[in-house]
Amino acid sequence: MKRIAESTVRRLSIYLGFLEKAEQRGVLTTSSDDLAKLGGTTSAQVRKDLSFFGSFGKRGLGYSVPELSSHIREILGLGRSWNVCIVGAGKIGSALAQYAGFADRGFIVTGVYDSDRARVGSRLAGLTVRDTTSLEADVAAGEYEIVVLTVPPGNAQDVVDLVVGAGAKAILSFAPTQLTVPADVELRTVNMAMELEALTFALTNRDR
Amino acid sequence: MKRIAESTVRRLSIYLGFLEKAEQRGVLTTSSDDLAKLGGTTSAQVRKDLSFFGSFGKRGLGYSVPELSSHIREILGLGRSWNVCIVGAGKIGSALAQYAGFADRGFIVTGVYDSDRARVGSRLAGLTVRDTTSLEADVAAGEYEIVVLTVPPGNAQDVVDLVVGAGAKAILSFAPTQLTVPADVELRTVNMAMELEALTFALTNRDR
DNA sequence: ACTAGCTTGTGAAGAAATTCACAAGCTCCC
DNA sequence: GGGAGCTTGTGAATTTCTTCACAAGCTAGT
Repeated sequence: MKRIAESTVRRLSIYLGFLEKAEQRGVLTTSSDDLAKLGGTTSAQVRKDLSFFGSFGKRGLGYSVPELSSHIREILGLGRSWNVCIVGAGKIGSALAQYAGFADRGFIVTGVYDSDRARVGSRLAGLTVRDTTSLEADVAAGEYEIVVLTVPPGNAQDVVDLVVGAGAKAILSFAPTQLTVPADVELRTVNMAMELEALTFALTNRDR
Repeated sequence: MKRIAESTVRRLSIYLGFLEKAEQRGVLTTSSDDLAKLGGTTSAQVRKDLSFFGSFGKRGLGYSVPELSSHIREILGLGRSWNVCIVGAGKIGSALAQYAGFADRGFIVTGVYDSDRARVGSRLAGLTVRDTTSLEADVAAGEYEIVVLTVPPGNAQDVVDLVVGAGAKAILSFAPTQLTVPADVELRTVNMAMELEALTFALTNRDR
């Protein structure tokens, strides 16, 4: 199968968001044009994105909302639930642990870790914060499919190396630092300063 | 001037991160190859990225770390400080308000808003949480250059419309919903579910 | 059963981003 | 002063992504 562009995957997530909203409202049918308008793209792009994975519509009619929704969920790997652990029980880690939006899409936080003795043992979102020293064994035991990192930038690479060594294959980092992982590990980084910088760049270079 | 690709801006942020680290360590000189290796790209890409804005290196020698660093800061609009307000003093909003990483790059949180009476008036990161009813006037008065949104998805578009109406030109949203703004307003959205979905997509479609 | 009116799916064209490859230019050393 | 050894800056080639444009296919109405 052809390599799928990252931008395609991002758009699929966006389409899915609309489909789920439409589903709740009881809408039965939609078109590539609807999805395009809502998602800020073109209908050709929508159809091309979907065409990489199959053909889900009916010509002349459009797409069945529940069908397409279910197909995209399957494509994105949301046909099952995923166990997530959060490493770093600071401000952002705590906020994420309590964030309800994850569960909606099948992401279940089943572990929270911190290396600060003061936090270990405390309760967070129905879980007891564990010591980071037990993280390696828990990852190796296959307790989690995804590791979310909310540790200070100085520790981030160490934690990455630890969990990768234990067999982790997917990491989402909120640490504002560039991390390296082997090629067979998926890493995504959310860097808030970087997002703000994209804004200031645009503001500063607005009219060129 | 030619339109600059978003990917170029993102890479400039990454280069800047390394340059600042190098600066702290007292490194005086670097090369496109160094920057490429650290940032996971190629030296040609680094040079091409920089070439859009000028020519900052010396052939045979490389780049002066402090010089290049300062040039990139200028390009990204970081040569000044920016006033930021946070709308939504929930878990994520509070975490961001207290996040030190912003100040390092010249982003100063000078206002926090919430529409929940219970939160209005409380203290957060040295600021008093204000009522969202005063947000429109404060934005119109030019108090903020950037609005950060950490409100529930249902309210996000309303707040966007409000601040855009008041003249806001740059918005960073953490609400997991697609938002629309006029063409002259910069909007970026950080959607954590979407990041996780990119991971599960990769995990699910790993070996095709 | 046929026509009118949609919307999909997809090769082909076009645009954009990345990589290649090399001349230009700087420094050091003899 | 001139050659050796680097690294930059940048057109050109290549690859990747998006848009175009239209045949294929479905439905409803007559």
